[in-house]
Amino acid sequence: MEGLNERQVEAVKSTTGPLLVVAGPGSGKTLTIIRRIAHLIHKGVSPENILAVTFTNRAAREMRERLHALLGAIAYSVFVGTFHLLGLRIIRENTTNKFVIYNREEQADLLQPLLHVSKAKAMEIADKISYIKSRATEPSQELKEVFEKYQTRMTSQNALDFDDLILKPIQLLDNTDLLKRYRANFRHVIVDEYQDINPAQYTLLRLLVGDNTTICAVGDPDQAIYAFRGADVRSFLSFEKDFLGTREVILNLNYRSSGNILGAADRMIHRNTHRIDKEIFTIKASGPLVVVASVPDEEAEGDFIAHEIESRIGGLSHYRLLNQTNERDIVDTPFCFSDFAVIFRTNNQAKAIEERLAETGIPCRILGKGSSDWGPRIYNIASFMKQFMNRTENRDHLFAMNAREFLETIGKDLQYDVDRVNDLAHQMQLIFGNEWTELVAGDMVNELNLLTPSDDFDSRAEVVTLMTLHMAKGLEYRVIFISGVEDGLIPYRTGNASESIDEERRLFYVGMTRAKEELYLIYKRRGVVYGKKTAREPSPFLFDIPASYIERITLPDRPKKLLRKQQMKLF
DNA sequence: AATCACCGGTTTTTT
DNA sequence: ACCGGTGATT
Repeated sequence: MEGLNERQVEAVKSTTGPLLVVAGPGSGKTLTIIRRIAHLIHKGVSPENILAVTFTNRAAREMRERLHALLGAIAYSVFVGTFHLLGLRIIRENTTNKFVIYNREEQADLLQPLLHVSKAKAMEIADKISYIKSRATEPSQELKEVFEKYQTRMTSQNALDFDDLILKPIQLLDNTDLLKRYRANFRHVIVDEYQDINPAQYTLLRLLVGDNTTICAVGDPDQAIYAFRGADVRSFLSFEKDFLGTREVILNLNYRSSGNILGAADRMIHRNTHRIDKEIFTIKASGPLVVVASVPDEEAEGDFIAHEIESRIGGLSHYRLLNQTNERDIVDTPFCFSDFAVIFRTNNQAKAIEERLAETGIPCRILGKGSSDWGPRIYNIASFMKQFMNRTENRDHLFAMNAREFLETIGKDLQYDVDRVNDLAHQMQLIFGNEWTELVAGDMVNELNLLTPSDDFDSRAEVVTLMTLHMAKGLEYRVIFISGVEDGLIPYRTGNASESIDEERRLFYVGMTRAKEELYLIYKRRGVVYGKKTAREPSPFLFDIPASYIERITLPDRPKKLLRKQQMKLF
């Protein structure tokens, strides 16, 4: 129990009944899960009897790596994977039929000729179908016909979509013997990011958890930001009713953010209704105030960010230089570009910022849509595979390889890092069992749709990262700039009904709590919306942060030359 | 096969 | 304002 705080120890040791761990941002959530698994194994639990599920490949991989670092090879016997990987394994173990897995694009390709609509429209409908399936509900009257056509088509093509990887196992487990087998196997179940579970996944989980299963759910309802794609935070909130005899542990000690940042975020999120009320504390010193900056327009915003980054690069912490304080917790290491991230609500905000940074000579990259296969390295195995397959002379050769040879080829050809190839091998093992090396590569190619996360990126790259608030979840940076903290953007408003202020507030909370040392909240007084220049108001969420946490900076309207001067005056 | 004018849409996105 | 897709023209 070394290096764990009291609450974490409690979460690690409570292995008898159901356990709900409410884990605030930066509270050592993953550490706690890893140590819980290690604890179970030390107590004599066989690693095969442990199931740890996450929602993203990124999270699963991090967990596998850390578990391996702690336990060595035995870690590979624990099932650590996404819900979809688990579903795939259950399907694999219980059906002999061949099938392919369609991604969103392939779903849209199937829908398009069926409906005679544009690709974009088909994608939209694919999203809707996915939403219906993930909520495990019936399609509405208007969608019913389309939905049924789609299902028929998928069946005839022996295709499963991502949601089927959850729904199909639910059907399969409607079999007492089979259910017994799985329950006997997965005796200890841990679910990470439980606030993001959707009803279909919840149903699968309920099936797997029997009377003798210990279930441990870890998450933070304040970071539930995926309702729009079917996640339902109510599963988290009703956990204690769902699993009788639940013990609840709150991890509220934050190891990430300095005091002012955490205080500001905490007070802000307290305005939400229907919360599990928890106070959070940081072990760090109060640090610099949160900077709330009012800037005239888009260009000024980019320039401001560029300037703030520039002034820290190659020097000591700006805060220390200016204030000559000696707070122990303010890390006394020079900044590098990868210490900074700029985050925003919508992707279209990225371009303007990127331009201004590039102009100042600050290297940056935009994370998200399509960025995974940028650059000299190919990050996406699926796209690599497709290219490889298209070189016809390789095709037969590749199909005939066994799995091990196949992965080795990718090692070489992709200059993939060894860790990644090993991890991929491990995932194969999770799906196919220990005989996976005997498999022929041709059989694995669709599984690969599942194993290729778009969130796969090199975090060590020496650049400033630009991304959406959604993408930022689970990451941390020394300095965070949140751009466009404006009404209409944060919270985002479309005018149609489905929007939730609470969810938008949580999104802002996620953004704020990414910062370790410094946080900038920037709003423009004038912005461009659908090509029209309009006056903008600061986000109403800013008014929920007590003034004592904030330092306000106002950059005047042009001329731009005043910018820097004015800024200096303010310090 | 490539080019271009037009049109519609314009939030977030993992698997 | 601008992007991406579409369908017509070269």
